[in-house]
Amino acid sequence: MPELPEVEVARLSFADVAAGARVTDVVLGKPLRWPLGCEPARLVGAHLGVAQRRGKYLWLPVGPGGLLLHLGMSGSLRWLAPQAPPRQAHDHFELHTDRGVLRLTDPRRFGAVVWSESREAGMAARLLAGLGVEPLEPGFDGPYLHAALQQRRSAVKTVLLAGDVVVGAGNIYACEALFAAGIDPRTRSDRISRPRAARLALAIREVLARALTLGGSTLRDFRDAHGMAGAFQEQAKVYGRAGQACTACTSTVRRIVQAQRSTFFCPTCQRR
DNA sequence: CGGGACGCCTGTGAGC
DNA sequence: TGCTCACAGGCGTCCC
Repeated sequence: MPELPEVEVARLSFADVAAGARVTDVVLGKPLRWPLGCEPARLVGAHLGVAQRRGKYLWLPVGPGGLLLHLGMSGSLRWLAPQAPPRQAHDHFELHTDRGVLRLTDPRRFGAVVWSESREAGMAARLLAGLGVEPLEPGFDGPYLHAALQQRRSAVKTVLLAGDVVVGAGNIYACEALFAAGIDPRTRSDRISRPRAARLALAIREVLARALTLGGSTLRDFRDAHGMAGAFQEQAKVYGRAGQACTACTSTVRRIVQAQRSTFFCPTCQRR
């Protein structure tokens, strides 16, 4: 589910209230993608820092180390009052504090919560290594994207999804950004010209930024930490619209499969 | 080494 | 109504 906007929306909705809180208990449900990596009791008594985001990961400082969180395909985070409603079937991680409860709900359990000594060491460092640049930060621009795309030969959509050039754009926003830039998702990465790369970089930034202001996309179950749904999905131009009319021309939006993932695009508005 | 397929797990909606 | 199948917002790992 969650791509960069959803993860950032989640972060913003609990980071301030959680910072400084003292951990009183840790409650685990079914196993997530990886084991926690430490005794839950080790976290009790530690104070939380300000949650940070890197790509689709969140780093939550806890005492001397921290937790690296990922929402996978179906995860969502809620910040609940100290007297939280009882844990339900899909609630697999809870950090109880003196100020409230951070709860991860994740039906598919592709998500993760992993203890690490620091962001720069252990499991966190391993998982964060190799991530591409942050699309909403200054280092991401046309020249950077063009140079990076020149190094790759697979389809541009696949390169965007891989996350080692630029992080944060998952299936929805990769499709939407390519539509906004007028680029056929099957175009070989190294055949994207300089101006088109510049347009694509801008499109990625704009699509992600707009999704952020709309609170992300809620396709099925995404909610922010206060339980609010996002609204971006109502603005999607191609994602999930196969067989429907393009919003910009008379063509029909197509669905194809690239690297085991659905790709949606307009065969007229998007060119190789 | 780049690139693609696999598998992790559960839920939902479509079609029969 | 109930079953089966396709598909779902991600990504580390394995194999070619």
